[in-house]
Amino acid sequence: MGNLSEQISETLKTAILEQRLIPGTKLGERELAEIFGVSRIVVRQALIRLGTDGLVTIERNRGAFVAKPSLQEALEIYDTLTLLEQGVAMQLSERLDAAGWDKLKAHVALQAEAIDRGDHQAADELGQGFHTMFIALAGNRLLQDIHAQVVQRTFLLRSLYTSRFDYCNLLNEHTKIINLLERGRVKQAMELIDAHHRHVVRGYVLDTSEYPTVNLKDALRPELSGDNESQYLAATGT
Amino acid sequence: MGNLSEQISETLKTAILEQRLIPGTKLGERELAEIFGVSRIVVRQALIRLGTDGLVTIERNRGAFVAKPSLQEALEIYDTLTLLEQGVAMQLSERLDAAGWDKLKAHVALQAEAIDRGDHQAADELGQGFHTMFIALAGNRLLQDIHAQVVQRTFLLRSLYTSRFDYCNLLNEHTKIINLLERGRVKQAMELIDAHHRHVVRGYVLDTSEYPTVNLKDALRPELSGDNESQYLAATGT
DNA sequence: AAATCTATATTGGTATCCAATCTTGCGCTG
DNA sequence: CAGCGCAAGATTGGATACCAATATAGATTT
Repeated sequence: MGNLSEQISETLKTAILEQRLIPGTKLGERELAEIFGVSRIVVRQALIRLGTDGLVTIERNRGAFVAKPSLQEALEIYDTLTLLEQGVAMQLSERLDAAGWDKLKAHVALQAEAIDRGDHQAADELGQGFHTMFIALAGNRLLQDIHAQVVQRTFLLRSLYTSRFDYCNLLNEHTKIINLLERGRVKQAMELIDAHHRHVVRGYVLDTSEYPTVNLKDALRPELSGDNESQYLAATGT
Repeated sequence: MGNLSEQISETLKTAILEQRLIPGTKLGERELAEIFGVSRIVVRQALIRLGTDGLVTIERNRGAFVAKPSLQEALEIYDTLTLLEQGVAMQLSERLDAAGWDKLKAHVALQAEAIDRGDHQAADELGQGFHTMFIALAGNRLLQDIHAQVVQRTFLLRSLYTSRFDYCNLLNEHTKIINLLERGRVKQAMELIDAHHRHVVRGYVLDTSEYPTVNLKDALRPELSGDNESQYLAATGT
């Protein structure tokens, strides 16, 4: 049985990324401890982990809350994402072999299929996956981890701003980027990457409506039936 | 009295960055708890914080150790640093105003003075500071934080590989980068940034000698006001 | 000398307690 | 009736003591 506090931080992270826990939600130690059937200290350690990841903000003597990036921070997130992917684009245009390009093309093809099937969710995930794969091809683990962290924060924005994507358009841009890079037209590709992210940002419309305070136990139910069921049952028994 | 575990993680971080705690050093919970005069739990929380920062590696049931990056990881660190600074270089060449360029030039001048004085340490710190200021001028807090984290890891490398810098040369390169960017010669500047970091890496010579296991209390003595642990609280918090 | 077994130390975690601080709600005052 | 202040309750931050699991090291055996 591995690191309990890490397991719990992962569980919470998944819940946040899947938007079952929305920004601003209070993450009370005692409440989470009861829900997971562990001691408060393990929960606190998990929250500290999420805090350094930027998914949770911890206020002294007030507790932990799901992070709620400002519009300024949202722009910074996409600006950083652009910078990272532009940099990788430069590297790939010089170094990537045919197999690499094929891998990217195959991924785009998969997403195209999903769109044809009308599978909205799969198309979304594959769209995200494209960027991940793109970075991974650079072969720099540290860079990959950093990129993943920044991507995680974009999920916080999805709850704050209602997204209205045009998947076909985004997919088209992915294809264009590949083609431009493969032919060595780096500058155009980088501009397209920039435009691509701006496109995503424009897809976000500020949602002014107040979010209801979600019930933690309900939000975390999917996780608990999976790997923490004994603790969960014990918690409900009280 | 602020977050005790954060205070301690900062203290440890400083000690690591100043190479009083060298890579591979075991950071025993009980020992640190006694040294700082706190409970084991706060120490563990501090170690978790450093773990997510990459300055400490935690092995299950074995404990925490000052991180010891492999040569591969060392290359990745500098590769990432290059990518970040190249990206910022592109942004600055388009957006930075005269005041910004002046600020950079003034900083380089300061470093030149330090070199003239023969103040090795100040020159070193100012050299690092140049890169930090460079990133800060992009005005992206997230990017700045990410850069800072990567820079921190380079300090681990300094203990592992003996450095043999040529400060004048590095300083010269800083000046050149500024001039190139100000005149809009982005591509040349980016190549110079790449070369600059490779220059630093070449300055590192693998040091095969074994490091002695340092005594934790001795390594942390500068942070503590006296022999007794209880004085840590008096010295730091009010 | 090599391998195995045992003893001890360390980590991961729980339960309980306490101080400090934040929140809430009540009552008092103008 | 509105606004203020203060006390009660809740929550966090931390300490202490204790236990289980695991790793290290030392002792024993072959």
